[in-house]
Amino acid sequence: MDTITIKDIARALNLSTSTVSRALRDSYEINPETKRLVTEYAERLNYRPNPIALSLKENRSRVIAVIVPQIANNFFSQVINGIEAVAYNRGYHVIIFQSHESYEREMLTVQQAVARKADGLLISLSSGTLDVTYLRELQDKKLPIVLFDRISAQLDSPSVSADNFAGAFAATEHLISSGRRRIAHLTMPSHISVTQERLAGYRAALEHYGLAYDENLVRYGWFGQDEVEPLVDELLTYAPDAFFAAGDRLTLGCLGALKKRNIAIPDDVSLIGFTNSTVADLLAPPLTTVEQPALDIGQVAAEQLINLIEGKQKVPQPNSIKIPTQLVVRASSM
Amino acid sequence: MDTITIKDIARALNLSTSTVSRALRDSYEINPETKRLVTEYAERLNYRPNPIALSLKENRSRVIAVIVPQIANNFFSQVINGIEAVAYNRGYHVIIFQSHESYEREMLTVQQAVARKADGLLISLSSGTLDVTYLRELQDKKLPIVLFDRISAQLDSPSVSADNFAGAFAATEHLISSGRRRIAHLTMPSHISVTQERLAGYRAALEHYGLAYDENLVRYGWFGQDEVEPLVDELLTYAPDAFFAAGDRLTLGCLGALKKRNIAIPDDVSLIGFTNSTVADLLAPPLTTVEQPALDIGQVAAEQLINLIEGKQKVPQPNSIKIPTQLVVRASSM
DNA sequence: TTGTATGCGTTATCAG
DNA sequence: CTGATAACGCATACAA
Repeated sequence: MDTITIKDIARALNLSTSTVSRALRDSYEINPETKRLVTEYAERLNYRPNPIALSLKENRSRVIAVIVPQIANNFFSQVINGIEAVAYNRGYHVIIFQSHESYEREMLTVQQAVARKADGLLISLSSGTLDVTYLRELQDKKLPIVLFDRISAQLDSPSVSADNFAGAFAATEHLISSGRRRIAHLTMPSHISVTQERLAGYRAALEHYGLAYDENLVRYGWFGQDEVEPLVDELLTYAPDAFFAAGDRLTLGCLGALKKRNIAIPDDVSLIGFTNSTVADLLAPPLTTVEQPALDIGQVAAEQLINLIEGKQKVPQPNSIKIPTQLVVRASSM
Repeated sequence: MDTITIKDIARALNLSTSTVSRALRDSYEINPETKRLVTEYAERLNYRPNPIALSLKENRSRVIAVIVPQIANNFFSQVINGIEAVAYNRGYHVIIFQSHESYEREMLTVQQAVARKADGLLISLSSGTLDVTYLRELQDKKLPIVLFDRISAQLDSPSVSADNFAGAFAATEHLISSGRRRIAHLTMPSHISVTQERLAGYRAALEHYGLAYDENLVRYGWFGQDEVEPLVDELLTYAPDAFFAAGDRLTLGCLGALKKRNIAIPDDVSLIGFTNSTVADLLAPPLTTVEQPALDIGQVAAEQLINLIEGKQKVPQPNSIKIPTQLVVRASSM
């Protein structure tokens, strides 16, 4: 892997490396003729500056690191697409890492990103992350960080997420207005921001319509594979007339569990889920869903981060941005 | 972003940078006491060698670049998980890029990866890539490259993919043995290796069972969103009694189109699909699928690449590795 | 307008 | 056993 360097060009053209550098860099005082010579030669040899050397010198890389709990997930992969779209045409490269829902791997990964001089971090916290002091420390060292989706109040950084409260409120309201009274809530680990916001929306809707909040109707799942079925069974003992699942996998898992038990939807119970699954239309029965604005979240988060990096945060920015969700009611699903 | 360097340690301990480097590097002649001093201090300050500087010096990075057409895809995201698992415990970091099915972006991305001194490339070709000479050139410069899934005979490199021929043969055979005779084949762009292999398996099965191959029953889709429905309509004019969809999105798209048209499965037509969707069990009607061994493909590909990188290819390796697929027949789907 | 020298963080080589 | 120096590729302050 021999690469052509500025030095090769200098030698070939009987110039100094600095002159070549200047010619390429379009720097101020340079003989137009020399410049032409150099650029042409560089072009011909397909010269590319070595980003590693540049990073070492300038202590930056024009790279944004994205850390997500997992890639094999409709929501996160769409967020990444949003991030890439923005980063790409603002001149940044995006490097993607997975934390695999582990605090340790998240930290290691972030360290890697920092060591490789990523200009900024875009993070959705792993479910194993209870403590973000390691991020705060990086922040104190002036590393730009923007949280998205799974955010944390412990960290004073810009954050971008769906309006989970409103989405959950709307979903719950929709169930109530179709006559449901005992609405089970199947959600994620309780310490995750998303969980709390959706639970709050659920509770607010219940309260608003004068329904009692019943702890027995709430279950917290993890991110394991077959975690959902037992939870559904537990919930069923409390005779719910509806399920509200606060996550993509939970929604599909719940649907599967109900099917397996021959519980008819929507005749026996209603089901509504937070999801980003493009297959919702193909499911049977059709599911009413709260669609997460994945692409927007990615785009907005990337913009926030790049503004931070480029020091454009003089225009005061809202610290916490909520992107609206959308309730999609599919025929005969209620 | 001030990072602690070897120089800082040297200064604090009144040593030279070389001594510190040796102490940390566990290099040969070094006073045990000095070494202890240095390592302890380094530990305390949480010193991390700067990988950028190392890359510049050593002209390598312990980084593997993975280029996939898209991340938002069950198959590819699972492959990535397989790659990560192997790379991780062989001491490599994985950086993920998307080509977005574009030849230009694929080239740019590869250039980036090379410029950043990735030690090797793991590529699944974009659908826009008809010409791989740019990869061959890199290969000639001794850059280790392994292709996976979407491979190319134009490139003499190790490749890892599913046994698409066998999988397609089995699927077709299964349809035939359940009495189907007019099997439509919905597949991907014709120049993609996967397409050709699956088509060959389909044809071989037809031939083996004495059925004629009918061009009218074959349609090539692209990767656009709503490309499938018109193709299904075209196929329907030829009165097929079964559909064999050679891809994840095609399978779901085909299912959706048939549902929309109130064509009953399996009463009117059978449907069988190549897919990696974990939702297949939730679909209605249940789908028979050819499951792609995504995780295995990733693991094997990563192993191949790392062996190449580390020069262990002295043990002659099979140049083209095929991982078996699995036909999963779900109840009442045929 | 161009060339020389220096430094980014690290390690290898050579000298002490 | 340890220190000084050079080199990786590039940009820039300074000298010419």
